[in-house]
Amino acid sequence: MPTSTRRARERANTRERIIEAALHVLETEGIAALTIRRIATDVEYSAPVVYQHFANKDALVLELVAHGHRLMLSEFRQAAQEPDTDRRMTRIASQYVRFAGEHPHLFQVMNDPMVDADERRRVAEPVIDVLKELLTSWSDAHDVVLADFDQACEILWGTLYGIASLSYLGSVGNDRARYLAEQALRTILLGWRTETPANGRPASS
Amino acid sequence: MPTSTRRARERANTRERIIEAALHVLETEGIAALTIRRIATDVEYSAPVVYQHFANKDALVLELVAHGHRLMLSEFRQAAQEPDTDRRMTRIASQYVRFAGEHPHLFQVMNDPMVDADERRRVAEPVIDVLKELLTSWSDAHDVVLADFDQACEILWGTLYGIASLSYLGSVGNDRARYLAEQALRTILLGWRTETPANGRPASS
DNA sequence: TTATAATTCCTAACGGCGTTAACTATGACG
DNA sequence: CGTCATAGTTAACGCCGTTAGGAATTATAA
Repeated sequence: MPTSTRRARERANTRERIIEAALHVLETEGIAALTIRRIATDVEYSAPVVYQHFANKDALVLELVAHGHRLMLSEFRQAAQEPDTDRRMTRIASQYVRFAGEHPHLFQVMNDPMVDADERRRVAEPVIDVLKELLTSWSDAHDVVLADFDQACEILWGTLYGIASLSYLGSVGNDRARYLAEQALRTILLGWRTETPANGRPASS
Repeated sequence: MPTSTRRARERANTRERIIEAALHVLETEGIAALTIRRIATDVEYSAPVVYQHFANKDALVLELVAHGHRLMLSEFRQAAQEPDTDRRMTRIASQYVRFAGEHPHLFQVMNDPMVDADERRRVAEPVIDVLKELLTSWSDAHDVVLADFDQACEILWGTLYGIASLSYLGSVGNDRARYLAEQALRTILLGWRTETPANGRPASS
């Protein structure tokens, strides 16, 4: 076994430790404490070492954003196991807001305008895909034909973010925001069912 | 006329010039360029002078946030002149998103988690009050009795913010976001009309 | 084994940030 | 005219992200 593989393994390991340290600082002390020097201290290195693993701070933060979306994705998948299509939607809404409440600083960087818009869209894609799947199965279950599916998804996604923001910006408590999100989702879905030209369930069913 | 009043007037004047300079830097070059030294240079003073008018940078930024909400309020009042109650609501939605698109950096600081939550809520109150008035007149016009009025307002406010954020975070263009906001509002209002126990218009009308 | 090459890691430093201290003028008031 | 407050300055402190340069360690080749 060549030593180069071990070296690469060690490199990858330190890189991972840096990410974990950064994540820990962010979640426990907030974005203001997330400095290169602080992270380096926590992994027992000097600051410049960080730059052997990340081009700059933004690149490191992007890793945290990606991690946050993976975490959110796993919680979404869990909530998506709810069999009832309607409850599944409200549970996703509740889960989204809960995530923002349980990981406020992570949620903050996940939606920080400072991180590149393209990158943010890229890492958020899998989570949005889950939302798309859920909306698809919901509309199928209710024989609702959405005029514009992507538009409907964007509305849901934006609404969830907005109501979660009410919580993490301090306008309302997280419990209330969860309830708001559920109600908002219910109302929107009801609206979509209503505006569909009242076609009674087709004969095939 | 004592000289002290002139001095006070001069003080107030430079204070105002500082705010205007800060606003100009923010709107034209973004939040990264908004530094004390830069603002001081623009008003042709040295940096410490700023601290004779504001306790710290946060206090100055708060003035910008307040200004932003005043501006938004005036645009809201304008949109609120629309006579049709339903169109009035969608116009508010569209106007909110348009504001975010036309003043992206201002919109950013207005919803910056770094500014104190209480202060932010305080300066945003008048704008939300307009939304409340509009929702009241809408529900009156349609004989809709909202189960929880404040909750309905919070949902609308959160939804508007969320969809506007889709635009300023780069997920969708501003034109599309405006359309999304209108559609979202229409759908929510339709949902509220629908879920109201279908009481035909009472005899009094 | 030893000379050479590569890699790792550190200290020191740069420029910029928010902010404060200490000092110098300038203009008002007894 | 002397005194005193006030406005304004420069210099500095301790942070920040980031880079340069060198020392020490480790791998490779003769």
